[in-house]
Amino acid sequence: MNTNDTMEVRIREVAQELFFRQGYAATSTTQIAHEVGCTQALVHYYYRTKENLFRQIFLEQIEAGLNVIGRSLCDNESFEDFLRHAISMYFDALTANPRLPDFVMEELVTNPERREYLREHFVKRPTYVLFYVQFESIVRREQEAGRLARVEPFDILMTIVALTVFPFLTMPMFRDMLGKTDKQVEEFIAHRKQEVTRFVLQGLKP
Amino acid sequence: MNTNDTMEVRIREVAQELFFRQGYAATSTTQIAHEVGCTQALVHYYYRTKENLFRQIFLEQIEAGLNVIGRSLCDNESFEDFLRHAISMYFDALTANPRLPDFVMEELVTNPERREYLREHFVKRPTYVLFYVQFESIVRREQEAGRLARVEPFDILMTIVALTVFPFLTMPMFRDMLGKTDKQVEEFIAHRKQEVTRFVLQGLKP
DNA sequence: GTCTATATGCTGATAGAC
DNA sequence: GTCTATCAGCATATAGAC
Repeated sequence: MNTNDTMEVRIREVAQELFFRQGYAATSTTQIAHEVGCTQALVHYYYRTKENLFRQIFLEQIEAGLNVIGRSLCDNESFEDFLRHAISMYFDALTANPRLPDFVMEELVTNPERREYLREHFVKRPTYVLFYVQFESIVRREQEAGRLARVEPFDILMTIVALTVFPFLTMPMFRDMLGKTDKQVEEFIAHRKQEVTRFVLQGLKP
Repeated sequence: MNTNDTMEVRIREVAQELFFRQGYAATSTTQIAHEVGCTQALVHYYYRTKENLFRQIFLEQIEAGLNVIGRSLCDNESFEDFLRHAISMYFDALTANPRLPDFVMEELVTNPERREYLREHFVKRPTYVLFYVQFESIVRREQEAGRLARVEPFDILMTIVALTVFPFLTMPMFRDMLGKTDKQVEEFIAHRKQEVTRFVLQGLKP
């Protein structure tokens, strides 16, 4: 939230923070304007509607998230190294943007139209279809070679994503309800990264 | 949503369904009344405030969810059987109430006061403190005996919960964005139950 | 580009008739 | 117990001055 930014940018930054924290429905353009230090009319001047402002932020975040997954697939190493590398990348990306999972999940779950929109604009993209096809063929190859348990590729993916995303999803509860400091949360995440890696590798042994 | 129920009950049932689907902020007492087929005044007659109506539903659901976890701990079997049994129970409980994880998480994440409230009224209860102490001692005992990998008890818990809850959290996306039918989702959940069990057991081998 | 002013509608909540 | 009527407040969005 750099004060040197243009109003247009500052509004988007503040809006993102509020949408992340409170969700779409609980955030008003009035509140956004107030935190920016401008009038509510200005928010609508730049983004016309609240939904429109939201959508820009939402898509940008989804894009960034999917890019991380896309970039995690490199074939030029052993499968074990790939897994280590991928899990590490996911943890690092989420550490840099810890609220992303909550934000995306909440808005996707409560709003069917957003799912439909995403289906059209992302899921069908060749990039992501290709990603899965490649991943699948690598898994099959490893299984043929007897280096990997006979598990469905989709299961592997879901297991990794679940274990990676979950600590970030539950971070606020972990902090407030179990009374942890920010530093303790940070340490726990680092610890989890190691443990998830160990667990996945062990769980995928033939 | 039995039509023979009293209005008081029907309002709570409809409210629950709407809170589950849309979240607290996006649901209005007017909408609840409309779906019940009564006036909005009646909703306030029985529950006084929207927050109050919500809280009753919320606490009831949390209580039910925690009870499942509490009941999953029985010491009179092998640890492997306990794990199988617990994971099976969690999957079954969530299958009967698939929206619970989304609902609880979303409302806890976006509302710090609810976390504070839960901390006071649930986390501190002897039942749950005791649960964890017992679980911990069982884990340590198994580790001493060399039957279990040297993993922190909390990690085991988090891994199981993450893997169990995640398919239910992402069910709407799985269905709409990957274009799955309800039947396919159901089959996938059943499949996941097996796979998670296998994975956890394998991952916890010494 | 940023403001003030305002339209219009919906919200949660209450008062009072029946 | 259920309704109608109504309140104040805040929401999104727009028009128009500067």
